[in-house]
Amino acid sequence: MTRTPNAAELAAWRAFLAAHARVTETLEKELEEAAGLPLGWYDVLVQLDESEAGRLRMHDLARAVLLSRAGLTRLVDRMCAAGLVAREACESDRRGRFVALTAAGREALHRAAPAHLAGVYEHFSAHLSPAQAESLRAVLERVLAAQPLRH
Amino acid sequence: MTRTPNAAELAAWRAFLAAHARVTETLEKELEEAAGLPLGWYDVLVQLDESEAGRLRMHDLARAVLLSRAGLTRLVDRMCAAGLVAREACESDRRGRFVALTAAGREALHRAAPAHLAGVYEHFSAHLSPAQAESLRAVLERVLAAQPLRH
DNA sequence: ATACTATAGTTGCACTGGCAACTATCGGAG
DNA sequence: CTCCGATAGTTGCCAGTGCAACTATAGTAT
Repeated sequence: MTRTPNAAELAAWRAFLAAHARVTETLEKELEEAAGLPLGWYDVLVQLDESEAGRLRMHDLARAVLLSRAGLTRLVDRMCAAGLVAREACESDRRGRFVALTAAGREALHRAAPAHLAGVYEHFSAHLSPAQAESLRAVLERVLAAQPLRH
Repeated sequence: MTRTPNAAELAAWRAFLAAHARVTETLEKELEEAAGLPLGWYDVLVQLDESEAGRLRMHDLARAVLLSRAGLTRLVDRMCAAGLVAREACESDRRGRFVALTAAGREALHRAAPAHLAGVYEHFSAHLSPAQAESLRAVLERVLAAQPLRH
């Protein structure tokens, strides 16, 4: 028989949900206002910028940005149209496509990043002591690692 | 000049985003499968069940479930159609409407709750020591309290 | 080589959610 | 009492997302 959360655990869970909703909402609006960039676009730019060659396969990118592959296809469509990324053929596997950062994409990221990171600090990190940040990371990575794999 | 997150703080933030996405995704699917109930519906049922009279004004309910009032109108439409809640007139303020739990709604909640709470335990609480749960709650409530008020 | 199964990515469709505009009502100022 | 700004809720419209179905290609067994 599995346990259910006790009062303290349930309160933590609810705070987790509420904090996530509010903080992402705030950051989304700030980023939109400061750089005209939705949070999902920023996330894609970051993932590409951090990758080896500045490009990733759709499948890997979808995993990284927590979006279904269908959703990512549309997101990349929009970002291609905006000139921030470009699709490239994959020679070694002709089913695949790369999504690559363009110069404009890299520039948009570098323009948006300082304000966004300042927002992450102000609305999130500022409320954590160094020990709490480390504890939070450890706990949440444990939670994450325990999730059932998708597909 | 505002700070930006250091490496540990950024890792905590990313773990926060990823853990939220994965855990809610898992719980959503489990609840849907076990009770045919989207997470948003469950949340509405819980809020109403915990309220004084088993009913709330749209405005208050919208705040509680982290949804815009427009979004809530549609959600309540669907739940009314399903018979889980009913709209009631508000005598003291004729602009307002109450949303009230029906018998079917209360029953759906009580049928869904055990499995859902077990899921919250399994996918979230189980990975927290009592001290960590308490620390997490405190930190996240502090983060939450610091958010700019909406409207 | 052939066939069979698995995987990468895209598309049709339906659903959900937000914004802005709208109606109805409230509450205070003159 | 009347007007006027504020508030509650709904609706039109549109953007974003997932699921399932589809096409194309890869990998594997015979």
